[in-house]
Amino acid sequence: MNPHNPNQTFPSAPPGIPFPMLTPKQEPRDETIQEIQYPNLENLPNQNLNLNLSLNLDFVSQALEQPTTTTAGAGTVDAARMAEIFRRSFTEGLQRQIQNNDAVDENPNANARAIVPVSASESNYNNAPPAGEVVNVRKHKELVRMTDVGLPDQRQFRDVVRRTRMVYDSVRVLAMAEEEGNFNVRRVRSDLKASATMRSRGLWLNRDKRIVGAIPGICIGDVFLYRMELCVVGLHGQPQAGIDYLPGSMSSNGEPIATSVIVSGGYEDDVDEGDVIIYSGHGGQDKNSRQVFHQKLEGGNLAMERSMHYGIEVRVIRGVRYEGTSSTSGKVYVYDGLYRIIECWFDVGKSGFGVFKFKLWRIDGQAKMGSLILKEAFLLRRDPLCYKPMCVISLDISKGMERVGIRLFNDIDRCNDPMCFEYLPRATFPHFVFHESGNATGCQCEGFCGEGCFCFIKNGNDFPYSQSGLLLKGKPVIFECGPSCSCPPHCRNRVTQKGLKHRLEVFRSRETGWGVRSLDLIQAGAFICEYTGVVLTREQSEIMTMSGDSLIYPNRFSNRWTEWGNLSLIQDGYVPPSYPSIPPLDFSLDVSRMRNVACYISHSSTPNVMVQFVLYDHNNLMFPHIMLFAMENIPPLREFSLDYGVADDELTGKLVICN
DNA sequence: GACGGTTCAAGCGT
DNA sequence: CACGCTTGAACCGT
Repeated sequence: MNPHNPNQTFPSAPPGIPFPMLTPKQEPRDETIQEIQYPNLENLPNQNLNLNLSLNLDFVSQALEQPTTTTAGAGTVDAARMAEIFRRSFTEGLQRQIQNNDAVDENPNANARAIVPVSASESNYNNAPPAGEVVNVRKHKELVRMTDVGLPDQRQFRDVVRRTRMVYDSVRVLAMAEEEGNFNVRRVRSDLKASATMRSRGLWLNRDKRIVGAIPGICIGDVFLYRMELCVVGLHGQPQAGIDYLPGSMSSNGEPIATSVIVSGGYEDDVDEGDVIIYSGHGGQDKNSRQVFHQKLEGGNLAMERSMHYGIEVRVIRGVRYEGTSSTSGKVYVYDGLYRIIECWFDVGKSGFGVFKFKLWRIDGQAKMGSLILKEAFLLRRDPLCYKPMCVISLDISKGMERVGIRLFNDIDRCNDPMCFEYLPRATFPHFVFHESGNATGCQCEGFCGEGCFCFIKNGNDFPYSQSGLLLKGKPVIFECGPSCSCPPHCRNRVTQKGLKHRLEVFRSRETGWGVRSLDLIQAGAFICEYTGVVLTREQSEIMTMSGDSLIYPNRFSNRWTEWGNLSLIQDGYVPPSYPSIPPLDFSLDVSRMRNVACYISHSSTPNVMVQFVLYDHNNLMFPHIMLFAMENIPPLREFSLDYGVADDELTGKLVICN
């Protein structure tokens, strides 16, 4: 539990699993039929621009010494010509700037002029416009680098980013839910719809300034399910293109500057070794992503070269295949931190066409790469004992009581406390709860629950979950279909009662004592687990408190559900639906003897997990189940955190409960 | 089901 | 302002 870490906690994911070496396929070239089309070199400008371009011609010739040269056939490549192509591409880019009357500055310190450092207080990052106002729809041109972001600001930024992503997800999931009835119509792209809605409301982040370097509030390892989401938070501004940059026409010295790149393996000549990337420039491809032309040093390619020249770092986002993402095409985007471009050359790609290549080095001293953590989690899912098997105390502390096993992992000390408790997969309520709640009334639906369903009406004429089981809107309490309903077990209104879906792990951490994380990526809005224990009435609680046992008070959890699915920023005059008020909860959970995985979750005031009360097996509003949902996409192996609603100085007491 | 092709996208730079 | 470009995503057919 670390209340001073705004970014939740970065659990120490197991180190030492080597990053897979993704070497390019070494296919033998057929040198005799290689045909290379050259751009027309006749119109090369003859005047010597004499710009001292700091062209490193060494790597040009190095590239040319590769076995791309052939000795036979019509397409003989010679080094001089390739160098000429390179030089030509380069001068074209510069000439364009000269025509624009932009000064070409050769002082590498121009970096200092091109980029204005901005401190957190100067940024108007926090000023969300009032609902309905359309503002700042286009990107701004000023290039800045965020500096001196203090801890309170970081926490603030993190919160703004989290809320923004929550709105994005809410709108997206609701858009998807609206479309569910239409089978004949082509489905609306919910990812695009959500971003468009937010853009028209001025809810995209970081559009007043173009940020080079880290984006405040976004941590290395954060996972995004859609390209558009990257645009919404300002991490990468291009919906499709891989290089985002400030165009020369807008920069202060007339030169384009790259800000971020997405590495997703779309170019055959890319090489990704984790800390070192050989990134291909863009262009030269046909509609089927085949390389059919030479690339030119313009647009993003030129921006990359200029960024290298000035030593300006770029953000790297990796597109990674991820099995099991329900709604997406099986790809997620992970922010992997800042890289420096250290080399740039013009090479002949596998296709035989000229390709710009950029060598990127990851800057030292950053948090562990998100894509590496994804890889490790993948290996752990495949073989739970593949890393430090001696530290795996148990493969399932629930001893088969949950649908999936819960690992217990400790590579810090010899403590194995979680083994000493009886595992309780569901909260146990006093018997009177079931009797005093009147007749448990269920719905009469057959096959599936639809509009007329009684449970649907009880939830305020809403289904609480999307078709894929994501929480749509936080409510004081949610009514799931239960044992007295006639609908089948696979009914969409039965989510939490089915129990755990993700492979969780209780792990030992130096910062938080025990913590909980998942081996799976958990989507925002997904159910995680119940917070169980033995339910005690107030009278029983008072007695137990005197005997010094560990009690959890459900009414203390902060009401984060109010934020989830709240569309007040999107819909003009949006009023949160008026829910039937529920009486203040007056019970406690005794976790001193029987507990489940939930009580090892750490506290944070910027949590990634929230509480939603749910009823299904009885109708007593005073005693709902305490269900935990993901408030954001939680990457694998990142520690869960929950706002216990305690002041920081009470934390020591909270730690006692969890340890 | 895994693919590859097709279609419809959206923002941005020019 | 319209157009062209782009390492998307859903859908359809094989």
